[in-house]
Amino acid sequence: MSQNFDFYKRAAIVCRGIPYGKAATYGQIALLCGKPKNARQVGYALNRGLLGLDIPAHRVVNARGILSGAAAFETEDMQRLLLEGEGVRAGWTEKGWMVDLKADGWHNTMEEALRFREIFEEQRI
DNA sequence: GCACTGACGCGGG
DNA sequence: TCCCGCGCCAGTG
Repeated sequence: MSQNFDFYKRAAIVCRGIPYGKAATYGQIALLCGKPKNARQVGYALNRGLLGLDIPAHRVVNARGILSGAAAFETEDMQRLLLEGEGVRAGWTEKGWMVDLKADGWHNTMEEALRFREIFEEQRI
């Protein structure tokens, strides 16, 4: 628990860095945190609200762009409505609501990744 | 310590 | 391209 505490602090910082109108994936966030295999922990953290309430959790989807659904949102389509409110187009599929990561995904630059590394270093987390 | 769980991801078919 | 199976790992009981 105490060992991954830094991971969650990092995840909170990364999530707050997701640009308005863009969607990020769990794996992408885990990668930026320095633990590429911890995608599930990102989902766990968001589900339990461990990253704080000022986190744009609606901007986080899975690797295929599928929205997580109900889980931690008031209503089923809350996540979709929030995304559409930011201009992110979502379409219905058999698996659920999906966004086009090619068009609205958060495509990290190397500079962004390094910037997060610096922040973690500065804050010793 | 053991078994099971889950807002997940990837590689093979 | 779509599915399915397997791997992953912190939490939980």
